[in-house]
Amino acid sequence: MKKSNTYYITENDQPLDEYLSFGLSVDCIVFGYHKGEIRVLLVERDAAPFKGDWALIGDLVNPQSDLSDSANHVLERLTGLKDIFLEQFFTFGSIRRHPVGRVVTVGYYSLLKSKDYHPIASSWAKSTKWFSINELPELAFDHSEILKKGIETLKTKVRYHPVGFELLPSKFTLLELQDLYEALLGYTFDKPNFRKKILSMDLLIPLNEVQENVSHRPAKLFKFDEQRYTQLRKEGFSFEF
Amino acid sequence: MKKSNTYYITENDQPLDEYLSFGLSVDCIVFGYHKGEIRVLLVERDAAPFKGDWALIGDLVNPQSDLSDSANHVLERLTGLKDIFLEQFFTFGSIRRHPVGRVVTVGYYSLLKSKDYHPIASSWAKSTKWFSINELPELAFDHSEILKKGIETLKTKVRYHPVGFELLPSKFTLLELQDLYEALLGYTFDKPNFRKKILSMDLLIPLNEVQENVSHRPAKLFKFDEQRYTQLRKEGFSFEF
DNA sequence: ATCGATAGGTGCATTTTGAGCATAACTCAT
DNA sequence: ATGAGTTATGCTCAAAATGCACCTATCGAT
Repeated sequence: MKKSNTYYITENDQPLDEYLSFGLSVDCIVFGYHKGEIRVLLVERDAAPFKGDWALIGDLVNPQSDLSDSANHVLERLTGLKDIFLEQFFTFGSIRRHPVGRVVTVGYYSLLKSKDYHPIASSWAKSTKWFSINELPELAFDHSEILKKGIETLKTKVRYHPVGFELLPSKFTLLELQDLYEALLGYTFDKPNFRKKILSMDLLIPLNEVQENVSHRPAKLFKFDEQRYTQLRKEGFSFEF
Repeated sequence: MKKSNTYYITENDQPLDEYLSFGLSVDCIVFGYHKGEIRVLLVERDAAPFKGDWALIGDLVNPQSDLSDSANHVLERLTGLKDIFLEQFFTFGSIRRHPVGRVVTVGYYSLLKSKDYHPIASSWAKSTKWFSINELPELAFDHSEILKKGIETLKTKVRYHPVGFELLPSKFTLLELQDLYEALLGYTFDKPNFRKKILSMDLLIPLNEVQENVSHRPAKLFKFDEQRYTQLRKEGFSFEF
């Protein structure tokens, strides 16, 4: 990457290199839901600093990697979880938030059905564990603050954005979708009406596939119609629950 | 700031300093509203790169400054505007988004009544100008993309946060409010029903004042009840349009 | 005093939405 | 074939939002 010291530094006469001295990291909040409870996947640190403490799934970003790719790479490296949809929610940039230098961190979150995923600790992660968001330990760095902001964001955002769809497995049943929304919003829906409302939004593509290996009538599978959603948004449609 | 090379670099054996080589910048989108039109304040660059092009109000962050403070500093340095509330909305981190090196930028936006503020270009800004969001020039760097995302964010947010009131003068008529919402949301409302809905929210304080110097029946003036809004939010009220 | 223009408001018919309940259809295990 | 367990769908009734017609108020201009 070209570095030109002729670039206009506006505030004072410091050389450009003084300005290119930030560290960048990503921190992923992996939300899981299971039996009506929202949980968070944390990792136990096996390296200094904060060795032995619980932390979010995060690490420094390699200067050769795209920011948006890094979150997925870090998640896979530490837990083995692949192809998880991650959404950026906030960037934390206090001066002294990281002991090693000036490190700015970008927060991401994802949401998944925890029983379908089996994280395996690797790299500097000694172990992983799901914690109920009501019984959280003290976290390394400023991760408690980051997590708090992430939880807030998720709970407000879920009412107005179809995060629920985007974060489910690509093929899902309507009841799975309903369970997710009930877990997130904290109240239940009438099944026929939930179905009616969701389908009338015209955001789901019915697949010619059904559940397999279930000991009852298999449910039809659907997928989220991303294109249709962006289309409808342009026309002024607003998702609401 | 302490820099320790004993810090655990997880991916490979590169020294820590290789990871502390990012630049960080902020870019501010200043939205204004005037006569039924939503506008954005842009600055003309008087320095390389992109000299002569229009750009968002942004600059590199000094490694000794807090991220959240920097946005305000930059806004004041380039335009003279002080004490503007800025809200962070997204962080852009593509590898090649900045010609000078790996610079990650954090996007902020603010809302203000454009006729009440008088920006004055300084530092590397040659001039400032309000642009209608429907007639935007091509911008420097990836600022067009940033602005697009910011406009999207504003348009989404306006549905469930009373941000609109910040764009209006502190005393406004109901029709001015309606015009603003129509501009932001892109469709029209029925006048009687708009009034009914907004007044039933109980968020406006009617003033004992009316419009002046109009050649027709003067409209009553209202102001937004900030206290009442924070009160209602605590009770679980959610603003919706 | 009257008119044009725009603000402020009432009332009602119509449409849309949501809650609750009932029931049909389908699949597997026995 | 039957019944348990689910999925899938239909219906009613009430409440809320919408669309529209129409009436009145207050200003400046003539």
